[in-house]
Amino acid sequence: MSVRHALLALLSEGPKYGLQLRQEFETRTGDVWPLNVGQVYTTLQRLERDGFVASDDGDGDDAGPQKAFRITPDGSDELATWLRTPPDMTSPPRDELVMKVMVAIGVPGVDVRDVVQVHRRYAVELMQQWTHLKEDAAEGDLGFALAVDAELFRLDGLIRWLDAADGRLARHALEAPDAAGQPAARPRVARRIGVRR
Amino acid sequence: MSVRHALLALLSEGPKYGLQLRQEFETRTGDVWPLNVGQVYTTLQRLERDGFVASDDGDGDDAGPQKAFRITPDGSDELATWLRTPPDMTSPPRDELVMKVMVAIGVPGVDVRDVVQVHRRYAVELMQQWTHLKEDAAEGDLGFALAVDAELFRLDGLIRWLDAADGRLARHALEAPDAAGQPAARPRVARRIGVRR
DNA sequence: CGACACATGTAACACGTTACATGATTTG
DNA sequence: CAAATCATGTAACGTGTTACATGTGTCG
Repeated sequence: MSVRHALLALLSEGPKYGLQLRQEFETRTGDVWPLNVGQVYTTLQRLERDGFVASDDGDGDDAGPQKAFRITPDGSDELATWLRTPPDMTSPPRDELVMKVMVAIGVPGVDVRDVVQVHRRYAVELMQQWTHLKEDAAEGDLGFALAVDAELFRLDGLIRWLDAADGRLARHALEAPDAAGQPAARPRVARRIGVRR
Repeated sequence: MSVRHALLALLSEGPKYGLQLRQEFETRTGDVWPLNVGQVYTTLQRLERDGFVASDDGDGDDAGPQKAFRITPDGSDELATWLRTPPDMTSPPRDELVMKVMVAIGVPGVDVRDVVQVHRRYAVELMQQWTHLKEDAAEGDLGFALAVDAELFRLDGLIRWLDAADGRLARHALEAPDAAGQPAARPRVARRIGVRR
């Protein structure tokens, strides 16, 4: 649901064609998020099918081989709604790293805290690299700056979580030296977050 | 690539059948990440096709309608590798919220900083709700504690990014009061991170 | 028996990725 | 002209979601 609306946003500035959309998307995001072309075309097809964009149907006896798309009023509405609607977070995203640590807890022959440390080192290394890239970068590139900031904050949060998890695991190992620590069969009630929208 | 390996991890503790895997996955993650059953079966099929699990082919004249799966040596290797291999982060994940702010910058009739504030309020509200849930929760539930921690750190990072982005946007508006702020056609070189693996 | 939960699947779709095929235009 | 680049697609696959179909076992 992400690229779809990003394309709508780019089209809201005026008609564009396929490759141009890919190119502008990557420029906007500081060339940090590559976007494959195939997806652009299939997404445009679905957007057209849903009435959010319309195409010039190219080759109108003039102009090049480019097929321009423009946003429709329905598309503008959809875009405006998307921009001010927070993503659904009734249940948090399944982060791969978090999941890895959680399921590793039960795997025989694996020390979970080792797993935590391996990933912590990796995250620290990544943060350093992004920081260097950021320092070397041009000043005025807003998209790049925002993208790198996002990654740095994300990695920082990840590292903090890994540290907190390590602490919990240490305490947990003390409280239940073996015992496999079953939490006494809590009633299985799905935990959800509800937010006024 | 997430659920696939999580199922392998659960199977490494012993043979299990479909619904049981779903149930244990949700228990392990504190009932915070629902997992739909259909995916369990299709994923198990692919795992079997790839030689990572083998099935008892159920209905062996005894036992119930349950079809037990067990992990193979290949599956154990795959699992061990996955647990100590950090996810590929050569290009950071396309976060929906980050993307929303970036593309909103060019959309006519939309104040980007409004968009930022809308999402900031939402994130704060979510943090409060998760914090309450955490306080009310049982002590010994490690999976739930880890999952909630992860979400809290993630939201915290998101909020910090939104604040940083708001600052950047404010400064940017001053430097280029209008001007559409093109950063002077930087050479398009894809920015990548390379990490020793 | 009939209703309900348990258990296993399948179908259809959205989205994302990689790879390939096909023209048109530019350029050496 | 030949090769490279631009531009538009399509095919196959993985992953995830929702919804439906089909048995089986238990319990009132």
